[in-house]
Amino acid sequence: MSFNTPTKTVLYSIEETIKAYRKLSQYNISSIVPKITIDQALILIIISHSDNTQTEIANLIFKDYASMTRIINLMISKDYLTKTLDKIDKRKAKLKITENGKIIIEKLTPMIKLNRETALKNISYKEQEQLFKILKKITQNCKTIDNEN
Amino acid sequence: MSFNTPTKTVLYSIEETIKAYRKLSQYNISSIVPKITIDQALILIIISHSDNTQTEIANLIFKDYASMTRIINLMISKDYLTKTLDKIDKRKAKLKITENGKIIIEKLTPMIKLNRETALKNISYKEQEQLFKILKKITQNCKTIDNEN
DNA sequence: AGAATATACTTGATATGTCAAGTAATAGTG
DNA sequence: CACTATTACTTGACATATCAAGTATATTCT
Repeated sequence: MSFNTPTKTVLYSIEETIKAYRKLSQYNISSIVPKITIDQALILIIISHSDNTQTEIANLIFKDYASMTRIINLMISKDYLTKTLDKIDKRKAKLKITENGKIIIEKLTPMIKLNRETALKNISYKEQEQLFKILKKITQNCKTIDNEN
Repeated sequence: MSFNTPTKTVLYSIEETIKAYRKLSQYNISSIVPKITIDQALILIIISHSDNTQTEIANLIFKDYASMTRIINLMISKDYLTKTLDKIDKRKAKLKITENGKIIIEKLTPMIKLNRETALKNISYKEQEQLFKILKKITQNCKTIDNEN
Protein backbone atom coordinates (compact mmCIF):
# COMPACT_ATOMS: atom_id res chain seq x y z
CA MET A 1 0.00 0.00 0.00
CA SER A 2 1.59 3.24 -1.09
CA PHE A 3 -0.34 5.46 1.27
CA ASN A 4 -0.82 4.25 4.80
CA THR A 5 -4.15 5.19 6.22
CA PRO A 6 -3.52 8.09 8.58
CA THR A 7 -5.15 6.18 11.40
CA LYS A 8 -2.16 3.88 11.50
CA THR A 9 0.11 6.69 12.62
CA VAL A 10 1.17 7.09 16.21
CA LEU A 11 -0.48 10.49 16.03
CA TYR A 12 -3.82 8.78 16.17
CA SER A 13 -2.80 6.88 19.25
CA ILE A 14 -2.38 10.26 20.84
CA GLU A 15 -5.97 11.12 19.95
CA GLU A 16 -7.14 7.80 21.24
CA THR A 17 -5.36 8.15 24.54
CA ILE A 18 -6.51 11.63 25.30
CA LYS A 19 -10.09 10.71 24.48
CA ALA A 20 -9.97 7.67 26.71
CA TYR A 21 -8.55 9.75 29.53
CA ARG A 22 -11.15 12.44 29.14
CA LYS A 23 -13.90 9.87 29.14
CA LEU A 24 -12.64 8.23 32.32
CA SER A 25 -12.23 11.60 34.03
CA GLN A 26 -15.63 12.86 33.03
CA TYR A 27 -17.27 9.63 34.12
CA ASN A 28 -15.67 9.68 37.54
CA ILE A 29 -16.14 13.38 38.15
CA SER A 30 -19.79 13.21 37.18
CA SER A 31 -20.34 10.55 39.81
CA ILE A 32 -19.40 13.12 42.45
CA VAL A 33 -20.57 16.42 41.02
CA PRO A 34 -23.11 15.92 38.25
CA LYS A 35 -23.12 18.43 35.42
CA ILE A 36 -19.65 19.82 35.90
CA THR A 37 -17.25 19.23 33.01
CA ILE A 38 -13.63 18.24 33.41
CA ASP A 39 -12.56 21.52 31.86
CA GLN A 40 -14.59 23.46 34.36
CA ALA A 41 -13.22 21.39 37.24
CA LEU A 42 -9.70 21.93 36.02
CA ILE A 43 -10.20 25.67 35.72
CA LEU A 44 -11.63 25.83 39.22
CA ILE A 45 -8.56 24.15 40.61
CA ILE A 46 -6.20 26.37 38.70
CA ILE A 47 -7.90 29.48 39.99
CA SER A 48 -7.78 28.14 43.51
CA HIS A 49 -4.00 27.93 43.24
CA SER A 50 -3.35 31.38 41.86
CA ASP A 51 -5.15 34.39 40.53
CA ASN A 52 -4.36 34.18 36.87
CA THR A 53 -6.23 36.14 34.28
CA GLN A 54 -8.47 34.41 31.78
CA THR A 55 -5.82 34.63 29.13
CA GLU A 56 -3.19 33.11 31.36
CA ILE A 57 -5.45 30.23 32.27
CA ALA A 58 -6.29 29.71 28.63
CA ASN A 59 -2.61 29.39 27.83
CA LEU A 60 -2.05 27.01 30.71
CA ILE A 61 -4.63 24.55 29.51
CA PHE A 62 -4.18 25.17 25.80
CA LYS A 63 -7.57 26.69 25.24
CA ASP A 64 -8.69 29.30 22.80
CA TYR A 65 -9.59 32.66 24.34
CA ALA A 66 -13.03 32.45 22.83
CA SER A 67 -13.66 29.12 24.46
CA MET A 68 -12.36 30.49 27.72
CA THR A 69 -14.86 33.33 27.70
CA ARG A 70 -17.69 30.91 27.19
CA ILE A 71 -16.56 28.42 29.77
CA ILE A 72 -16.10 31.18 32.34
CA ASN A 73 -19.57 32.52 31.61
CA LEU A 74 -21.05 29.11 32.13
CA MET A 75 -19.16 28.72 35.37
CA ILE A 76 -20.48 32.05 36.58
CA SER A 77 -24.03 31.09 35.69
CA LYS A 78 -23.54 27.87 37.62
CA ASP A 79 -22.34 29.80 40.65
CA TYR A 80 -18.82 28.43 40.69
CA LEU A 81 -17.16 31.78 40.06
CA THR A 82 -17.58 35.51 40.17
CA LYS A 83 -15.91 37.94 37.87
CA THR A 84 -14.96 41.54 38.47
CA LEU A 85 -12.80 43.94 36.57
CA ASP A 86 -9.25 44.44 37.71
CA LYS A 87 -9.11 47.91 39.18
CA ILE A 88 -5.65 48.63 37.88
CA ASP A 89 -6.10 47.27 34.39
CA LYS A 90 -9.73 47.35 33.40
CA ARG A 91 -9.19 45.00 30.51
CA LYS A 92 -8.39 42.17 32.84
CA ALA A 93 -10.85 39.98 34.66
CA LYS A 94 -10.53 39.01 38.30
CA LEU A 95 -11.97 35.59 38.85
CA LYS A 96 -12.96 34.49 42.31
CA ILE A 97 -14.25 31.16 43.47
CA THR A 98 -17.60 31.21 45.23
CA GLU A 99 -18.34 29.28 48.41
CA ASN A 100 -20.18 26.79 46.29
CA GLY A 101 -17.13 26.52 44.08
CA LYS A 102 -14.91 25.85 47.07
CA ILE A 103 -17.11 22.99 48.19
CA ILE A 104 -16.93 21.51 44.75
CA ILE A 105 -13.16 21.69 44.74
CA GLU A 106 -13.03 19.88 48.05
CA LYS A 107 -15.24 17.16 46.70
CA LEU A 108 -13.42 16.74 43.42
CA THR A 109 -9.76 17.03 44.34
CA PRO A 110 -9.30 13.43 45.45
CA MET A 111 -11.04 12.10 42.38
CA ILE A 112 -8.94 14.18 40.03
CA LYS A 113 -5.85 12.82 41.70
CA LEU A 114 -7.21 9.31 41.41
CA ASN A 115 -7.95 9.79 37.73
CA ARG A 116 -4.36 10.71 37.09
CA GLU A 117 -3.13 7.76 39.07
CA THR A 118 -5.48 5.44 37.28
CA ALA A 119 -4.33 6.65 33.88
CA LEU A 120 -0.65 6.42 34.79
CA LYS A 121 -0.82 3.15 36.69
CA ASN A 122 2.19 0.99 35.95
CA ILE A 123 3.78 3.70 33.88
CA SER A 124 7.21 4.10 35.41
CA TYR A 125 8.75 7.46 36.07
CA LYS A 126 11.21 6.76 33.32
CA GLU A 127 8.43 6.04 30.86
CA GLN A 128 6.64 9.22 31.80
CA GLU A 129 9.81 11.12 31.14
CA GLN A 130 10.26 9.46 27.77
CA LEU A 131 6.67 10.16 26.90
CA PHE A 132 7.02 13.76 27.93
CA LYS A 133 10.18 14.25 25.92
CA ILE A 134 8.83 12.72 22.75
CA LEU A 135 5.58 14.64 23.00
CA LYS A 136 7.43 17.90 23.48
CA LYS A 137 9.49 17.16 20.41
CA ILE A 138 6.39 16.54 18.33
CA THR A 139 4.78 19.67 19.69
CA GLN A 140 7.84 21.67 18.72
CA ASN A 141 7.87 20.14 15.26
CA CYS A 142 4.29 21.19 14.76
CA LYS A 143 4.93 24.71 15.92
CA THR A 144 7.68 25.42 13.43
CA ILE A 145 5.21 26.41 10.80
CA ASP A 146 7.63 26.59 7.90
CA ASN A 147 7.82 23.04 6.65
CA GLU A 148 10.15 23.70 3.79
CA ASN A 149 12.05 20.52 3.14
CA MET B 1 2.69 21.82 47.34
CA SER B 2 0.48 18.92 48.30
CA PHE B 3 -1.60 18.92 45.16
CA ASN B 4 0.23 19.39 41.91
CA THR B 5 -1.71 21.41 39.45
CA PRO B 6 -3.10 18.94 36.94
CA THR B 7 -1.49 20.86 34.12
CA LYS B 8 1.87 19.61 35.29
CA THR B 9 0.97 16.03 34.46
CA VAL B 10 2.20 14.36 31.33
CA LEU B 11 -1.45 13.91 30.45
CA TYR B 12 -1.60 17.57 29.62
CA SER B 13 1.36 17.25 27.33
CA ILE B 14 -0.75 14.82 25.40
CA GLU B 15 -3.44 17.45 25.03
CA GLU B 16 -0.88 20.00 24.03
CA THR B 17 0.67 17.80 21.40
CA ILE B 18 -2.54 16.75 19.76
CA LYS B 19 -3.74 20.33 19.61
CA ALA B 20 -0.50 21.51 18.07
CA TYR B 21 -0.71 18.75 15.49
CA ARG B 22 -4.30 19.51 14.66
CA LYS B 23 -3.50 23.17 14.25
CA LEU B 24 -0.60 22.49 11.91
CA SER B 25 -2.68 20.06 9.86
CA GLN B 26 -5.66 22.35 9.59
CA TYR B 27 -3.46 25.26 8.63
CA ASN B 28 -1.71 23.38 5.86
CA ILE B 29 -4.80 21.66 4.54
CA SER B 30 -6.71 24.92 4.41
CA SER B 31 -4.02 26.39 2.21
CA ILE B 32 -4.90 23.79 -0.42
CA VAL B 33 -8.61 23.20 0.03
CA PRO B 34 -10.25 26.00 1.98
CA LYS B 35 -13.18 25.12 4.21
CA ILE B 36 -12.49 21.42 4.55
CA THR B 37 -11.70 20.24 8.07
CA ILE B 38 -9.03 17.72 8.94
CA ASP B 39 -11.69 15.32 10.17
CA GLN B 40 -13.53 15.55 6.89
CA ALA B 41 -10.31 15.06 4.94
CA LEU B 42 -9.44 12.06 7.04
CA ILE B 43 -12.84 10.51 6.54
CA LEU B 44 -12.63 11.05 2.80
CA ILE B 45 -9.37 9.19 2.67
CA ILE B 46 -10.63 6.35 4.80
CA ILE B 47 -13.64 5.87 2.57
CA SER B 48 -11.43 5.92 -0.49
CA HIS B 49 -9.50 2.97 0.92
CA SER B 50 -12.44 0.77 1.85
CA ASP B 51 -16.19 0.82 2.08
CA ASN B 52 -16.71 0.91 5.78
CA THR B 53 -20.01 1.81 7.34
CA GLN B 54 -20.40 5.01 9.32
CA THR B 55 -20.11 3.13 12.56
CA GLU B 56 -16.93 1.42 11.50
CA ILE B 57 -15.35 4.69 10.45
CA ALA B 58 -16.40 6.26 13.72
CA ASN B 59 -14.61 3.52 15.60
CA LEU B 60 -11.51 3.87 13.45
CA ILE B 61 -11.08 7.53 14.23
CA PHE B 62 -12.49 7.44 17.77
CA LYS B 63 -15.53 9.50 17.03
CA ASP B 64 -18.96 9.42 18.54
CA TYR B 65 -21.70 8.10 16.29
CA ALA B 66 -23.62 11.33 16.74
CA SER B 67 -20.67 13.37 15.55
CA MET B 68 -20.23 11.00 12.66
CA THR B 69 -23.79 11.53 11.48
CA ARG B 70 -23.28 15.26 11.50
CA ILE B 71 -19.92 15.23 9.82
CA ILE B 72 -21.23 12.94 7.08
CA ASN B 73 -24.21 15.21 6.53
CA LEU B 74 -21.94 18.19 6.17
CA MET B 75 -19.76 16.30 3.74
CA ILE B 76 -22.79 15.42 1.67
CA SER B 77 -23.97 19.00 1.62
CA LYS B 78 -20.50 20.04 0.47
CA ASP B 79 -20.64 17.51 -2.34
CA TYR B 80 -17.79 15.34 -1.10
CA LEU B 81 -19.94 12.25 -0.60
CA THR B 82 -23.18 10.58 -1.45
CA LYS B 83 -25.08 8.26 0.81
CA THR B 84 -27.41 5.44 -0.10
CA LEU B 85 -28.93 2.64 1.92
CA ASP B 86 -27.27 -0.74 1.83
CA LYS B 87 -29.63 -2.97 -0.11
CA ILE B 88 -28.96 -6.00 2.02
CA ASP B 89 -29.09 -4.32 5.41
CA LYS B 90 -31.19 -1.23 5.22
CA ARG B 91 -29.89 0.11 8.49
CA LYS B 92 -26.47 0.59 7.04
CA ALA B 93 -25.29 3.52 4.96
CA LYS B 94 -23.26 3.18 1.79
CA LEU B 95 -20.96 6.12 1.42
CA LYS B 96 -19.51 6.96 -1.94
CA ILE B 97 -17.02 9.63 -2.86
CA THR B 98 -18.16 12.09 -5.52
CA GLU B 99 -15.98 13.23 -8.41
CA ASN B 100 -15.43 16.43 -6.52
CA GLY B 101 -14.38 14.42 -3.49
CA LYS B 102 -11.89 12.46 -5.56
CA ILE B 103 -10.25 15.63 -6.81
CA ILE B 104 -9.95 16.86 -3.25
CA ILE B 105 -8.30 13.63 -2.15
CA GLU B 106 -5.77 13.96 -4.94
CA LYS B 107 -4.99 17.46 -3.88
CA LEU B 108 -4.72 16.73 -0.18
CA THR B 109 -2.94 13.41 -0.02
CA PRO B 110 0.59 14.80 -0.34
CA MET B 111 -0.06 17.44 2.28
CA ILE B 112 -1.46 14.97 4.76
CA LYS B 113 1.64 12.89 4.31
CA LEU B 114 3.81 15.95 4.77
CA ASN B 115 1.97 16.89 7.94
CA ARG B 116 2.74 13.53 9.45
CA GLU B 117 6.34 13.80 8.42
CA THR B 118 6.62 17.29 9.81
CA ALA B 119 5.17 16.22 13.13
CA LEU B 120 7.38 13.16 13.40
CA LYS B 121 10.55 14.74 12.12
CA ASN B 122 13.58 13.55 14.06
CA ILE B 123 11.47 11.11 16.03
CA SER B 124 13.21 7.80 15.53
CA TYR B 125 11.37 4.61 14.81
CA LYS B 126 12.33 3.41 18.24
CA GLU B 127 10.88 6.50 19.86
CA GLN B 128 7.67 6.12 17.92
CA GLU B 129 7.43 2.58 19.17
CA GLN B 130 8.01 3.66 22.74
CA LEU B 131 5.45 6.39 22.39
CA PHE B 132 2.95 3.99 20.92
CA LYS B 133 3.48 1.45 23.66
CA ILE B 134 3.15 3.91 26.51
CA LEU B 135 0.09 5.53 25.00
CA LYS B 136 -1.58 2.17 24.56
CA LYS B 137 -0.87 1.37 28.17
CA ILE B 138 -2.47 4.61 29.33
CA THR B 139 -5.42 4.03 27.05
CA GLN B 140 -5.90 0.59 28.55
CA ASN B 141 -5.64 1.96 32.06
CA CYS B 142 -8.38 4.44 31.28
CA LYS B 143 -10.65 1.82 29.82
CA THR B 144 -10.64 -0.42 32.87
CA ILE B 145 -13.43 1.53 34.45
CA ASP B 146 -13.26 -0.07 37.87
CA ASN B 147 -10.64 1.94 39.68
CA GLU B 148 -10.92 0.21 42.99
CA ASN B 149 -7.50 0.41 44.55
C1' DA C 1 -1.08 65.15 23.91
C1' DG C 2 -2.42 62.42 19.74
C1' DA C 3 -1.86 58.47 16.77
C1' DA C 4 -0.68 53.92 16.19
C1' DT C 5 -0.16 49.38 18.49
C1' DA C 6 -0.88 46.02 21.52
C1' DT C 7 -3.46 43.55 25.04
C1' DA C 8 -7.55 41.31 27.22
C1' DC C 9 -11.50 39.88 26.31
C1' DT C 10 -16.15 39.23 23.57
C1' DT C 11 -19.30 37.77 19.89
C1' DG C 12 -20.83 35.37 15.72
C1' DA C 13 -20.71 31.52 12.83
C1' DT C 14 -19.75 26.93 12.05
C1' DA C 15 -17.80 22.28 13.39
C1' DT C 16 -17.27 18.78 16.58
C1' DG C 17 -17.84 16.23 21.36
C1' DT C 18 -20.91 13.99 24.41
C1' DC C 19 -24.91 12.14 26.67
C1' DA C 20 -29.59 10.70 26.42
C1' DA C 21 -33.47 9.39 24.02
C1' DG C 22 -35.53 7.93 19.80
C1' DT C 23 -36.36 5.35 15.10
C1' DA C 24 -36.00 1.73 11.82
C1' DA C 25 -34.30 -2.58 10.47
C1' DT C 26 -32.37 -7.01 11.62
C1' DA C 27 -31.24 -11.04 14.46
C1' DG C 28 -32.22 -14.22 17.99
C1' DT C 29 -35.61 -16.89 20.92
C1' DG C 30 -39.32 -19.54 22.46
C1' DC D 1 -44.56 -16.45 13.82
C1' DA D 2 -44.77 -13.06 17.65
C1' DC D 3 -41.57 -11.05 21.08
C1' DT D 4 -37.39 -9.30 22.57
C1' DA D 5 -32.89 -7.74 21.96
C1' DT D 6 -29.48 -5.78 19.19
C1' DT D 7 -27.58 -2.93 15.61
C1' DA D 8 -27.02 1.27 12.77
C1' DC D 9 -28.00 5.44 12.71
C1' DT D 10 -30.50 10.05 14.02
C1' DT D 11 -31.91 14.05 16.80
C1' DG D 12 -31.95 17.29 20.64
C1' DA D 13 -29.57 19.76 24.01
C1' DC D 14 -25.64 21.57 25.66
C1' DA D 15 -20.34 22.24 25.92
C1' DT D 16 -16.23 23.14 23.63
C1' DA D 17 -12.98 24.28 19.32
C1' DT D 18 -11.70 27.49 16.00
C1' DC D 19 -11.44 31.39 12.98
C1' DA D 20 -12.59 36.07 12.09
C1' DA D 21 -14.09 40.36 13.39
C1' DG D 22 -15.10 43.57 16.99
C1' DT D 23 -14.75 46.44 21.62
C1' DA D 24 -12.48 48.63 25.35
C1' DT D 25 -8.50 49.74 27.73
C1' DA D 26 -3.29 50.29 27.99
C1' DT D 27 1.03 51.15 26.13
C1' DT D 28 4.37 53.01 23.00
C1' DC D 29 6.02 56.34 19.88
C1' DT D 30 6.48 60.70 17.90
